Order: sequence, then C-alpha cells, then structure tokens
Amino acid sequence: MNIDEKLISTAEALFDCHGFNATGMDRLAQAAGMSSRTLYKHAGSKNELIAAVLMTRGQRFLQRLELDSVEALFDALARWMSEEGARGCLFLRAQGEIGSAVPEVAEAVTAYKARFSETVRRILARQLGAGPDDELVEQMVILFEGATAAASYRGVAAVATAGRAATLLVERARA
Amino acid sequence: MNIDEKLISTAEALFDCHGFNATGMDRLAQAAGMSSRTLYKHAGSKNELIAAVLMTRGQRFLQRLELDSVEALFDALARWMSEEGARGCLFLRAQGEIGSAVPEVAEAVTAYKARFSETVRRILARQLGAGPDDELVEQMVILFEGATAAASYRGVAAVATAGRAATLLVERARA
DNA sequence: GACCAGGTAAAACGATAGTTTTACCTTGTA
DNA sequence: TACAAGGTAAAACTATCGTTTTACCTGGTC
Repeated sequence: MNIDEKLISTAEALFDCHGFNATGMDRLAQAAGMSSRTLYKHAGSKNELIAAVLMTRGQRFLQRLELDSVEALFDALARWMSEEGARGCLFLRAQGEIGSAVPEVAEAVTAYKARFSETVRRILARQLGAGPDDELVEQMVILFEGATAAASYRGVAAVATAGRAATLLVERARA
Repeated sequence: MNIDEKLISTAEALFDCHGFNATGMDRLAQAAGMSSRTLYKHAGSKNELIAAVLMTRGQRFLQRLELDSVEALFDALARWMSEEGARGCLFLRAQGEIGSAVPEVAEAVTAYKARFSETVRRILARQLGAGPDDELVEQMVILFEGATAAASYRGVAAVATAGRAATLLVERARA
C-alpha cells in the first residue's frame, strides 16, 4: 500500500470512528505512520483530505451496488456494515459537522447522493424491466437512508427490515 | 424568556446550524446576549449544555407526535421541518460528532430513540385498533428516519413520499 | 561518489477551544 | 443605608487545533 492509500484509508477509519473535527492531524499522522510534514505534502490540507476521503469512499461503496434487485441492494448494505461498521452515513455526518463551512465538502456530498439515487434507479429498471417512476425510486432511497441511520443504534437487523419493506413496495408497483 | 430558556434555545439553534464542535462557547454567549461567566453558571459545561439541549428538543418534538395515524405522523414531521428546518436528526448528528467520547450525550440519544420508537408503536396501535407487530413498527421508524435524512438534501417533499410508503405498508398490514 | 527526491523528528506558529478568574455594577430587600 | 444575589466586561489560563519551519537522514540514480 503506497503512502497516499495508507493516508486516505487511515483518515477514513479515524473520521468514521471519532468524527471529523475530533480527529486531529497529528493524531492522524501518527496513526498512518508518517510525519505530519509528509501528511501535508500529500493531503494539502485537512479540508482537501476530507473531500478526498469522501470521494474514495463513495467510489468504493457505489462499486458494490451494481445489482439487479432491491433485495440484493439491501443485502449489500448489510454486508458492508458487517465489514465496515454501522455509524451512519459518513457523507451526511460530514455535511452536519462541516458542510456549510466548506464548499468542497458540501459538493462531494450532493454529488455522491445524486450518484446513489441514479444507482437505485438503474437497479429498479433492471428489476422491473422498465423505467421506474420517480416515486418508487425516492421511496427506495428513503428506506436505504433510514436503514443506514437506524442500524447505527438498532443494529444491522434494521437493514433486513428495510429490505422487506422495499420488496413489498416493489411488488405492489409491479402489479 | 428567562435566562436558562434563552441559553438553551440559542444553543439549540447554533448547534443545529453549525454543528456542536464548530459552535464555541464565546460565540454562543454572545448570541445568547450574556457573558460567558453567566453562561457557565447556568450550563455547567459544554457537554452538560449539549445534553440539556438534546433533552429539551426531544421533549418538544415528541410532544407533537401524540397522533392517531402514520399519515398524521409524517404530516407532523413535514410541519416541524417547515418551521425549524431540515438538517438531519440532531440526535444522530450529536452521536456522530461526539457520541462515543461523552457518555451523557450517548445516553440522551439512545433514550430519545427508545421513546420515539414507543411513540410510533402507540400511533400504530391507535390506528390499527390492536398492538402492531414489531416488524411494522420498525418499518415506520426506518421510513421516518430516512425521511429526516433525505429531506436534508432532497427537501421536505421526501417526507410526503415517505408518508405515502408508510400508508401502503400499514394498509397491507391491516388486510 | 556526489546529488537530490522524498522521507523523518521536533519545534514553533498564530488561532481558537473550553474554562476560570478578577474586578466591577446593578437591584431588590431587610 | 447596607447587604447579598446575580449580572457584566475583559483578561488570563491551559490545551489543542491546523499548519509551517528547521534541520537532518536515507537510498536510488547519473
């Protein structure tokens, strides 16, 4: 693992576990096993680092969501959480902590959410064999968002529950 | 409005708009129109203040949710947001920013979420005329949570969409 | 064998955080 | 009139923040 990957993955883990503001750059440099000088050479600034972390995380997450049904979608979310933990959507947490103060972060969040919504639309199109209406897409997005949030305090079982609700709504839309 | 109410309501607004860590005590004292000495006399510490803000907000919010149907529940959420804004669940934001580091905050969050879940159960019991099963309760909680999150970047319309999904699921459970 | 890109360690920068202290002023009451 | 409660303003304290600087080391390349 090269130095940039090490830096970004360490930062992602610390930001996720302790929050963005609570993660200091010195602590981060130490955790990543590099001097703070090297850290700044590669990251530029903390805000740039946060934006970079969000970009790579979004990429990594969305890659796993090229699926053919909402059942598979919620299964994928459950699998992600069992591997990476369930501490709420890191993008919304970034938005809540620092969003309005740092435009590059706010932009990364809205860009990710738009891409996610398009991913859900593609999944529904494959499952239904036709273009789904906006209402159903938004309902799936809301269930996914709710499962992500609820799992942080109710456990991963919330994702399965959301998945069953999603299946019912899709079945009803098909009929 | 006495000094404690002024303090807590100002703190709630600033925490909600700018985040917890980003809101300094000096800035807060100035916004509340009092000296930082008075602020500390009344609040004790920042962590105590955060916990107090969460308690009063939870109280104020749950008071508005003693309703008889899930339609009314999502209508109430939409009304709340149009009055107070839609920046995501303040409890989950507190959890994400400072939760694990401050036990009193973590406890306030889990206590609120438990009370909210019981409120949803009561609403469903009134609507269905019987005790709802856990699955339906959790699905309503997830839709509510998802609407709260999604509304922060998609607008309040997400709440109406979630409400329609909730209605469909309740109708199906009744049949 | 000298060079230089790219790493290290450690200190220092100014800003700001949360919190406490000092000194003073107002006001209702005995 | 004197007192005590409770407010103000402003400075100070210590800690930590994000960031930069200084000085040094190492390993591959011309």
